Amino acid sequence: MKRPAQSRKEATHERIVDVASRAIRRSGYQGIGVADLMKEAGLTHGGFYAHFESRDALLAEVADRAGAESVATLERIAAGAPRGRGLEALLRAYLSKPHEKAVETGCPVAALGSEMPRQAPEVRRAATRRIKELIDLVGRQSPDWGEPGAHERALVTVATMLGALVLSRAVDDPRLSDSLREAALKSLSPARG
Amino acid sequence: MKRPAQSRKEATHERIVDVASRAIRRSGYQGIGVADLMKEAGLTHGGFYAHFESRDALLAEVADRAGAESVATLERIAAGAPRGRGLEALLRAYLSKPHEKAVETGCPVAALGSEMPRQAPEVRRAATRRIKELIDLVGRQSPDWGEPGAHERALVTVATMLGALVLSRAVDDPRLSDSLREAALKSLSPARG
DNA sequence: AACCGGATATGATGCTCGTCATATTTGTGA
DNA sequence: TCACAAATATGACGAGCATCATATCCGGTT
Repeated sequence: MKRPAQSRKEATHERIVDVASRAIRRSGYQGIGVADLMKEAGLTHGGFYAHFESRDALLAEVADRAGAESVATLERIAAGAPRGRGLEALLRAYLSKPHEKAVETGCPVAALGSEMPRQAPEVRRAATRRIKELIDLVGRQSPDWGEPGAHERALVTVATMLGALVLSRAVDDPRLSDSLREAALKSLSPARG
Repeated sequence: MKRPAQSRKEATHERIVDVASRAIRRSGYQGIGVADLMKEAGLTHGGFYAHFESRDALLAEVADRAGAESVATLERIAAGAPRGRGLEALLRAYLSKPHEKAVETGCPVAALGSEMPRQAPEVRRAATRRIKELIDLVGRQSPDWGEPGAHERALVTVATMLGALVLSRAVDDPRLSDSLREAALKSLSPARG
């Protein structure tokens, strides 16, 4: 049997990606090195290249993994809400103070968005795919999904969510952070677009 | 006279900050080193600490300078528009394709926003001040500025502008980039909020 | 119980980083 | 024209970086 060997290596591989997906949201794409990443995974730096072709290859996996997890979390939140209130629940979670604080487990676009244009093509490709999934998820929460204008509205909703979260984390004035999140939440909530 | 000496050093100081404010928007806060920065300014790396106490001190000056210039540019654009159409002109510029492409001379919050939470307190302080000026500038373009709700609307407008620009730069699909900018522009334009 | 091969560790390479002490150049007033 | 002081350059420090060649370990098969 080859399985046990493969699954052991696979498990370590997963663990590295998992640890990295948090560490990189916390410290930025360039903010943590291979050695520290491996140490956080309980390994030493040398074995890294048995798992990844390069550092960029890891970053691409991280972008994909973090994006997928973020979309899945929001999907679960929307699906768990009463009928017709999926968007409201999603927004309430995305624009919450806990999400503002939880950079390393939260939306990777908010944590890394302005670093994306500088990343390797493989990283941007993975991130773009997940961003499209997010736009789709938001769009599907509206009853008129598919009708003209609904896609545009989803784009704007995602832009506002993201912008408010990025700003609320950027500024060093907690009062302003709260105002930004709350204003965006109120403005986007389905009472009136 | 001490003036000529002082003004020579001051001029070099300014040149370093100026070069850095572009280079850092292009490469990120951690994406360029002191030596390369000095080389771009036509100097060698050693003299850096005659001008700045530390690298972070430069970053704080950069955040302040870039933010001030960006606000001033938008202010000029709004002031140059026909009466009552300042916001429209401002948005059209901010959400234009040229601005999407011009990372290193454009809005520093869009270029560096998600890196802000990790910066030194002095950097965040400078950035926050400029962000507040931007919110104020946007708010002042509305006739009901000062009335209840106007400030909240300005917050949401800035969040949407920023989010749309960050996203349009992040994704590697030019079609999606265009859609994001155009959808945000349409949604924010004063025909209907 | 001994061994084999996949998984991880050790250690080293050449490079770049921020910082600083010291030398050299440069512009300016006498 | 000379000399002084301010401005900039040289060169070095220790640390950290990505990457890789080699050595060691350990689980599973015979």
